[in-house]
Amino acid sequence: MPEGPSLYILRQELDQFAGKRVQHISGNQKDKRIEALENKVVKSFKTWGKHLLICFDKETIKIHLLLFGSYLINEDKDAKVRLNLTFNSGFVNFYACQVKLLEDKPNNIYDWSADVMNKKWSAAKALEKLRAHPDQMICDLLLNQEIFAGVGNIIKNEVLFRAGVQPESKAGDIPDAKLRKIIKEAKKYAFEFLEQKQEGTLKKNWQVHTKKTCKKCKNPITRKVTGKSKRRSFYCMYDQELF
DNA sequence: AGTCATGTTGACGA
DNA sequence: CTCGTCAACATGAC
Repeated sequence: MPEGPSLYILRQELDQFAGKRVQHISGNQKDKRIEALENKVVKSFKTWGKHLLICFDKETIKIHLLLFGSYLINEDKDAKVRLNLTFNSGFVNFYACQVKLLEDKPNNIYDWSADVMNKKWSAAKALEKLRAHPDQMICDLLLNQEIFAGVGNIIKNEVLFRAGVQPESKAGDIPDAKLRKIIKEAKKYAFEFLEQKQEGTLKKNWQVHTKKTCKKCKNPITRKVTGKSKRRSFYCMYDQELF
């Protein structure tokens, strides 16, 4: 489920309930302040990276699907519902996710320019942030949500393949043109991911993630747990340069 | 059937 | 106190 584009789809699906009053709230989440939002109107649904924001007039519920989270709209399944919102016109169930009430307005919490899926995404700011961490590996920086909110492990691997950069390269050693390429591809591939997920062709289109053979040179793909983030990286040792 | 993974937080120890 | 490490969470796909 949970990379930025999947949240983008979730928000699109929920937009049918924007402006609608929540008739009933249930689920096994514990915060009574969330139950107290019953009978209030959802003003809008937003996302920031992998966060889903359910915005009321004053309060905002944040949902993070983490690794195993899921949701169903107008449908039930045999699993514990963490949070259910029921409207006159339908309902949504969230499972195995993190649910929190934000302590402040989203605008005071989130830097929209860090979200690769957001209209306010700023490539220039991303470049500044990368330059501020010259000693860190690019595989870790791509997963840093303050820099690339919404980018997850799949996007990380696909972006580095497209940019031709080995995941363990230190940001400070990567030429400027390559850094710009990585930033450009992060946004570009996130939207390709979105389209392919909607078409049901996402996995089919992976160039390197979980692949055994390089699409370009036919040599074996290297699989290695990399960086502080200790996530698996897939890369081609011939087509991705180590800086 | 068992293994693994699109993620993050918080506890613990050095 | 800060840093690094790692368990915990909990489910579907192969």
